[in-house]
Amino acid sequence: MALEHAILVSLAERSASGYELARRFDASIGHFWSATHQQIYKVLGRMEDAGLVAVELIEQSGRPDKKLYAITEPGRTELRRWTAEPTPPERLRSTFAVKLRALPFGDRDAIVTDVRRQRDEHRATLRYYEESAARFYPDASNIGPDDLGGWLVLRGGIRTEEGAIAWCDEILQTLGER
Amino acid sequence: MALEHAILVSLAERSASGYELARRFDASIGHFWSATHQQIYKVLGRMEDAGLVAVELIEQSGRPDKKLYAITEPGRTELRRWTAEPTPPERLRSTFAVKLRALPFGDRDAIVTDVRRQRDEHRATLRYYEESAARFYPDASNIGPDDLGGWLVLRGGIRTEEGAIAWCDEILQTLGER
DNA sequence: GATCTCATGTAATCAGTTACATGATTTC
DNA sequence: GAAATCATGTAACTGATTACATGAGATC
Repeated sequence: MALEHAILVSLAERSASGYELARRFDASIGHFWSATHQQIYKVLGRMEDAGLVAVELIEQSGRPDKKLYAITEPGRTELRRWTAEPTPPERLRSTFAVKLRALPFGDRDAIVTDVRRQRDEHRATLRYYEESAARFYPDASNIGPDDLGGWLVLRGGIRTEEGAIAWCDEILQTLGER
Repeated sequence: MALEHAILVSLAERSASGYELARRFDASIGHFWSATHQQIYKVLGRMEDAGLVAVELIEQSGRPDKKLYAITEPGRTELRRWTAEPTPPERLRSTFAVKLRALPFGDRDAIVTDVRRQRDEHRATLRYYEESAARFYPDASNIGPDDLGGWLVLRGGIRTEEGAIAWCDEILQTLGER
């Protein structure tokens, strides 16, 4: 289960409450591993029982107490152990590809419109990634060792979006539309 | 739920038993939408109740009777309706990206080994796609209308694998390994 | 004799989504 | 006055995986 490990990575980068984690999963980390707050709370509870994370209760007035989660030594050990495991083959699920394959049985005009919309979204995501890269890693030729992971993931995101846009262009060209 | 629609597409292409569908989901269709036989049998039952598919029972000796499923008129209508819906944004889940991000907290050598293994797998998949393209679509400049969907999906698969390989190369280069 | 293919499923469990719930504080 | 932010969760449900079960015929 990679959600646990995604949480461990995020907490290793910086301790956080469940709420803050949920917001991270709406943004940076969420671009390659999404999760809702309900799920995060559930898993955090399980991880606390397992001793992978520790909680510090921070009392607040006017709102529920905040639970600040931090990775523990066993958590770091588990994270390290997990990174040494070979990554199992990812089985991707692409609704878009299913729909494309349905082309001979579907509504061609609607699909073309959808491909254009899809391309627009990929363009927006690409722009966002490029801005993130410029903001967080201004000197791309000299990335510090602690930033290497984040940088390489961002590079992967940029490549993925560029590839998706090029694919959409090819589809539109093949279907004779611009 | 796209599994239902993936099954509808597959049955629109050619009627099949649950077993045959399961094998298709191990191969061609499964490259972009995976499913096990247990899941397929379950969903097929539900789809039959909903009238999207019809069953013809074929008696056999020495093995269980075969149930040959075919798409029905309501099934075709539903498939057509679904293709006209805008595709919801796909939230990807990449264990590999999580692991990369864990680089500063993990076992660097093991991760490098894993990236190389990952690259090998993508190379093998790419080779497989290219062979499929050569076998099923020998004249790439002239694809028939019924083959357009399958061809474009295959093109997407090839692009995805090429992109993944290039990303792996970049990672290895950045980490100073070949 | 062992393993693979054909052919169907059930049961238990785990992961993930959607809906519901509360309530103060800050911003528009 | 409405909506967003902070902060926690529970409950019901759906989707997907893993394990178990059966049994004949074909191939190694």
